Amino acid sequence: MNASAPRAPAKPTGLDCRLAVLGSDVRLTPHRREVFDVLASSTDHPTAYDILDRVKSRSPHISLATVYNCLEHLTTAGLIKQVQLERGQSRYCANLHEHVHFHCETCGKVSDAHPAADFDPAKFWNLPKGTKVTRMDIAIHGTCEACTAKH
Amino acid sequence: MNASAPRAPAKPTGLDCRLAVLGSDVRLTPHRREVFDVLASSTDHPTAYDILDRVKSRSPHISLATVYNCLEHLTTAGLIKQVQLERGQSRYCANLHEHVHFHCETCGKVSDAHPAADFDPAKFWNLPKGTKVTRMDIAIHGTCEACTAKH
DNA sequence: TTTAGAATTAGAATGATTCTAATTGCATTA
DNA sequence: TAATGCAATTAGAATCATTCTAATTCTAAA
Repeated sequence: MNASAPRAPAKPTGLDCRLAVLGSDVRLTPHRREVFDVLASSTDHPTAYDILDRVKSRSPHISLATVYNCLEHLTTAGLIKQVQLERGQSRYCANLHEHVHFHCETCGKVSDAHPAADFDPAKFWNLPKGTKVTRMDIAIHGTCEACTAKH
Repeated sequence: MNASAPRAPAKPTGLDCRLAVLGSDVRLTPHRREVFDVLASSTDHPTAYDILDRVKSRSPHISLATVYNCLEHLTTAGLIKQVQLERGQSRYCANLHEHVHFHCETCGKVSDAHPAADFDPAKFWNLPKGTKVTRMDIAIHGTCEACTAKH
């Protein structure tokens, strides 16, 4: 064991600002902020590669490993959500409002849909007594408005 | 181009029986039947490796490639469903009744939960007019009864 | 300033799945 | 019954997304 007590986490100063959200926090380093900003200004649920491409326009030397690292930290902190709609690449989303994902099987686009105000999902399924629910992932697959019209 | 017309698909004879379900069909070869039977008698949503293990007790020489191949054919035919609860291995399920998956984040077990009789999922989300829904994937994550009790 | 820990990086390693090419099996046609 | 041709099966290679590793750089507190 090391005799010295663990140092307290660094406090926000200059660029090293933090955001406390949902009881967790992250050091918002420049790269993490860029990744977050890219995601916050996207509505298309980009993959890690998509995010790499977009962040590169501001930070040409950022690596894929860093993008994955940033995404993990932001996800752990609850600032963004990882979305697994199908096997293969994960997608990411900065919309923290309760919502479901609509996936168009024709054009591949993913969009958010928001529930009606009175929707209480848990009560519709007969879960055994004592079950605790922490989150729900709802994905709706089909054909979007545009693709339906084109047909 | 080959001058001969394509041969009509083989008809059911002996082992080469088919099942027509949801407008599609599969040749139910011995391996496909074994994979299907394993799945139909499992409630734990096994992965491809799990299925390989179980089928091996009857067909010791079956390969992982064949298991994947069978799973793909059975999925395409609508006899089973692929379930993607998190990144990594896909799981498979032969329960074709409308249901949602409950995933215990403590013990990792996956179980089915069935909706209340009057549940009409589509009407709860404000999807753009013209959107066509073909299927919904609903995953509920949390702590199962047993793990909650142990705590 | 020094220093310890965290962030970043490139590239290797991993894990799950898909692809490829060769072989085998089965059912129709000769 | 034998020949034929497609589908099924196989082992192993290839691929893809992600995670890991080890080295380097950065940041902020001492």
